[in-house]
Amino acid sequence: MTKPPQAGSEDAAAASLRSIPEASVARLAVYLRMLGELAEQGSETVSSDELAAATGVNPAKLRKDLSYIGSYGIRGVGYEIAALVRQLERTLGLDHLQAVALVGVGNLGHALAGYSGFGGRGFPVTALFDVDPDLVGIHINGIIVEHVRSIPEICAERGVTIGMIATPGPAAQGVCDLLVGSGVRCILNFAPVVLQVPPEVEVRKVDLAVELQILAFHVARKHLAGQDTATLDSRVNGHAANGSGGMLP
Amino acid sequence: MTKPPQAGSEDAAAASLRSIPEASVARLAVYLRMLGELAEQGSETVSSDELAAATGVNPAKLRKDLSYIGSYGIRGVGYEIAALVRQLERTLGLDHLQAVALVGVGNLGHALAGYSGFGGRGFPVTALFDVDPDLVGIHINGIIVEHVRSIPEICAERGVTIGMIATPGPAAQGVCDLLVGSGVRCILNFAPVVLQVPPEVEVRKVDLAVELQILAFHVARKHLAGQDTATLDSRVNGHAANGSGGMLP
DNA sequence: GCAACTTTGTGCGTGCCTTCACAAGCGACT
DNA sequence: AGTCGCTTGTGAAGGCACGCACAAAGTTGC
Repeated sequence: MTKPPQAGSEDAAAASLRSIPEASVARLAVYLRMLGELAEQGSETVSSDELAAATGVNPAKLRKDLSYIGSYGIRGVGYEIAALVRQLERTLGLDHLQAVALVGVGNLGHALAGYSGFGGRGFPVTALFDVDPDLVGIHINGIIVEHVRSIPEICAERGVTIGMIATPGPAAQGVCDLLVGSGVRCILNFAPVVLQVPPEVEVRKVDLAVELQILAFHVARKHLAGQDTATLDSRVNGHAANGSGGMLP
Repeated sequence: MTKPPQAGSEDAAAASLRSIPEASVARLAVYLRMLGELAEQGSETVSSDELAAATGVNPAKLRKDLSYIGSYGIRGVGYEIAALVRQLERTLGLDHLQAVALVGVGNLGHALAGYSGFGGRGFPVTALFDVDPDLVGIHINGIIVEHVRSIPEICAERGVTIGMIATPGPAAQGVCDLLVGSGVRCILNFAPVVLQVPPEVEVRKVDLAVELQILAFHVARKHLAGQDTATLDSRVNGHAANGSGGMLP
């Protein structure tokens, strides 16, 4: 159905990589985590209904999402968890480690550097950078903080593929340029600015203040609505998770 | 155009509160921040083109977003920044402070508690909770960490409207139930679980591991694509920011 | 006071994503 | 071996959001 008529797809994974809707990719990551938990609990298979209920999505949507990466379900039974996990990991590029560089070891940056969920999930934080002389040289989780000016050499040396920017807003664009210049093509940006990047670079933004403001909007709406809350909600709702996840302090 | 035929809208703000697309709400918060910066630089007005360029969105989309909250632009001139900021703040519910409770003062929680961007933007962190006896009782930014079991009284007492959950995954649902039981109707969830809540409660999820996995997918895609990167990118791109923002460590 | 320019506000076409609903397929039970 | 029940995979429809392009409206200059 989504099979492109061109190119004699040499590989299921390769075929899947083209044209998976971005929204689906975000959910695939959520499915993957839930599948991991199910596997730990000893389950061998899951039905789309079970997995959908556990992850809070529509069962049909889940099946369509999984269909983008190929047919790994057994009709009448469900999905074999182990096989599905393996395929999801391949699709999401988790079959080889992705070295992550983190720039900005301040308040949030420190928390990110110490977050065990990254390394455990295939994202070893491999390099730390800052400009503050008091921070450069210290060790966090066994990694030494380097000066931002060393980004090019160190990123190249350690094969960094993903950059995280947790600097103050004004510094972010400069840092971003350095990362891009070092060959980093994917960036997770926590700074409250819109980064300018060449088209081949993918930027995702996590903006905590904006998240709170969105919630504040809903507070205001619920307040205004008064007792009519339920009616209004059922009209405006329809999504809650935006896809991002896993902070175990 | 978007004027609902029912209800004799008593108020512009009230009218705007119904049926603003969620995607627009997220962008309104971004516009608001950028307008704040422009105001600091001494600007009095902005055109939609300028503001759109600064925030990385399509000018038409920006105008449509702003049209949801009313007509505050002057044709031939642009938008008067001060008036627009005021109206945006009203719409987003920032005209009165929103007391925020933060549960889980571990790695990330600590960083969030110390993040100055919240209080400065109308979101004073008013209460901190944890279960760890080593943490209960300590002060962070002048706020004492209370035990999770005190959530009901303290939230009621301090008028908490927004809850942030930064606990380990397994603890999140229990904490969520406590918050909801205390009257909190909006929750920002950093724990890697899907929270079950009654329909009148709004949950937004920030999942850092998922963000990285989405980026990893793009790394894999770019790798697979080889030199064809540019072509592929222009086909698959179309959004980069997901709307969230403001971490100044 | 008029004309030309600038910028907003929005109707409309387009494409993506979601959701429903159902046929095809697989296992279990008899 | 056949039938029944369950679950996947997907065609098709609906809804939402995006972006274009243009008319309305206001300003500036003469």
